[in-house]
Amino acid sequence: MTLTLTNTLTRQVETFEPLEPGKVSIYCCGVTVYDLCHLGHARSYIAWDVLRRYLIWGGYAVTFVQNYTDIDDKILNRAAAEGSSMEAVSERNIEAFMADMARLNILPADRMPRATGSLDAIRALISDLEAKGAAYSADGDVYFAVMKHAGYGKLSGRDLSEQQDNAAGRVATEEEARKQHPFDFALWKGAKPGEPSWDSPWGAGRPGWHIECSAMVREELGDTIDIHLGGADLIFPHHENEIAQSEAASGRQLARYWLHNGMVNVGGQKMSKSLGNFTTIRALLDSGVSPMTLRLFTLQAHYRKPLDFTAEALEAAATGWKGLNAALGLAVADATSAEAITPARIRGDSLGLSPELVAARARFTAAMDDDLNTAAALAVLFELARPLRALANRIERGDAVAAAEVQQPELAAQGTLLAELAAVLGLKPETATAANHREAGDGNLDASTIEDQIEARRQAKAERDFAAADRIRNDLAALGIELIDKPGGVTEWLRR
RNA sequence: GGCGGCAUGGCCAAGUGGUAAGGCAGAGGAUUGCAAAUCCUUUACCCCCAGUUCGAAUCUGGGUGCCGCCUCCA
Repeated sequence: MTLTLTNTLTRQVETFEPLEPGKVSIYCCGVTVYDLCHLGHARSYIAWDVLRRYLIWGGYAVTFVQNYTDIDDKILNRAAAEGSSMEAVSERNIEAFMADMARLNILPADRMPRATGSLDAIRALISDLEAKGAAYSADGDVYFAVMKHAGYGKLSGRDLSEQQDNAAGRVATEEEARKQHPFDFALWKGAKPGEPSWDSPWGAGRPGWHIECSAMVREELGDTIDIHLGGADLIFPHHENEIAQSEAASGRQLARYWLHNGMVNVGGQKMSKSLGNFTTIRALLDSGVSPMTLRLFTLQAHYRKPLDFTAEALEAAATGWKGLNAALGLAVADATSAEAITPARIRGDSLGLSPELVAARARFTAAMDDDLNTAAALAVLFELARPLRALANRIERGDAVAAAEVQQPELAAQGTLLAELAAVLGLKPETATAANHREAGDGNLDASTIEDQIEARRQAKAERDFAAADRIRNDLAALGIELIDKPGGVTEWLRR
C-alpha cells in the first residue's frame, strides 16, 4: 500500500507518509448542528470514512477527530424560531447526525469535541495569538490580523494585496469598520443581549467559527496533524483561517495533507441549504433507498469531483447494489469479514489466494492507492461478484449442484476476498427481502386477502387456466401488489 | 474581476502518451405457461480547432460550454 493523495496545499498528488510511522492523525470538519444533514454531508463523510477504513486496512493506527459546531448564529436563529434553546437544538441534531451516520455505516469518530466543551482551549489559543501580536481587540471583539501573518492565502491561492477591494463592497457593516483588513476574521465576538455567552479576558462573548477547529486540533491531536479533511467549500475562508490561527500560534505546520471533497450537485448546481435544493439523508433513506445504495452511488465517482444527484443515477446505483449484495450475501457465511475492517486481513498471503485473486486484490489496492479511486476499485468488486452472484441465483432456484459448488475452496476464497474489499469501502450486505416489503406497506389490501388471491391463482395454474391466473396477477398489480413465482410453486408478493 | 476545477457511449463514471474499466439502461439469445428475476453475448475513437509525437481521450496553444470558492455552507 503506497497511498497517494491530492494535497490541496500543494495542488499535487503526493505519496502519503505519516509523521510517525504506523500512526495517522486525522481531523475532519464536522457539521454545524442547526438542522438535519443532507446528501452533501453524506457524500463527504462517506468519502472520509473510506479513507479511514483504507488506512486501517493498511495497518495504520488511525486517530480520527471530528467536531460539532454547537455555537453558531444559525443554531440561535433556529432556537428562537421554535422557542427553544441553543442546547436543545444542538442536542437534537447531534443525535440525528449520529443516527444518520450509523445508518450509512460510517464509523464514529474516535473523539467528537464540541465547541461548548472546548472553551478553555479556545480562550487559551486566542490569548496566545494576542501575545504574539497576531490578534487585536476592538469593541469587545477580537480579530485575527491577516496582514501580520505571512503566508495567509497559501491554501486557497489568494493574494492579500490583490484582494483588497473585492471583499469590501459586499457587506459594509459596522463589523467591517472595526477590522483592519477586510479578510480579518473574528476569534471572539462580544456578547449580544439575549445570546449565550462565556466569560473571557476580552469580556463576555462567544468564539468565532474558525477558532474552534484550531483549538480542538491542538488539544486533541497536537500542533501538527497528518491529514485535515473537509468539503471543498471550506477551503476559503474556513481552512485558510484555521491554518493562519494555528500556525501563527505554534510556528509549526498545522496539517501535512489537506483533502477536500467535491460538492453534490442538483441540476448542475451545488446542493445547499440556502438554495433549498437539498434532500436530507433521513428523507432519502426513509423513502426506501437503501443506505448501501447511497454509499455505492457516491463511491462511483471520484471524491474530488462534483457528483450530480439524479433519480436516474440513484436508480442505477440501486440496481448495481442489488447485484453486489446478492454476491455478498452468499460470500459472508463468515460474517465477521463484512462487518468489521481489520488490518490483519490485508496480510492476504496467509489466505492462500489463487493468482487470479491476488491480481484482483492488487488491482483494488492500486486503484485505492491512486488518490482513492473508488470507482475503479468498485469495478474489481463487480468482477469478483459476478460468478458468486450467478451462483447465488442458482442456489435460490434450488440448484443442488450450485449449493455444492459454493463450498469449493476457490469460490469460498473469492467470496472472502469480496467481503473483505467491500468492508474496506464500508459496503455491508443487507438482508432486505420481499418479506420486509410486507411489513412496510400500508396497502389497501390486507395480507390474508392477498394470500387468498394467490391460492386462487395457484389453482388456476394447476388447471392450466392461465388466462384466469394472469387476470388475478394483473388485478393485484393494479392495486400495487406484485407477485413473484419462485421455484417449488411458491409465490411471494410485495407492495410497490 | 481574482482563484480553482470539469467536459469520455442513451445515463452515471474510471482511464492522463501506446490503441477506451465498471455500473445502469438498450439490443439479441437462454430460461420461464406468461411475467418478474436470473444467466450469456453485444453497443464509444473520448466538446471544437491548431500543434508536439512513430503514436494523444491522455501533452501544448487557442476556442466553446459548465461548475465551485471569493458571504454561512460537507
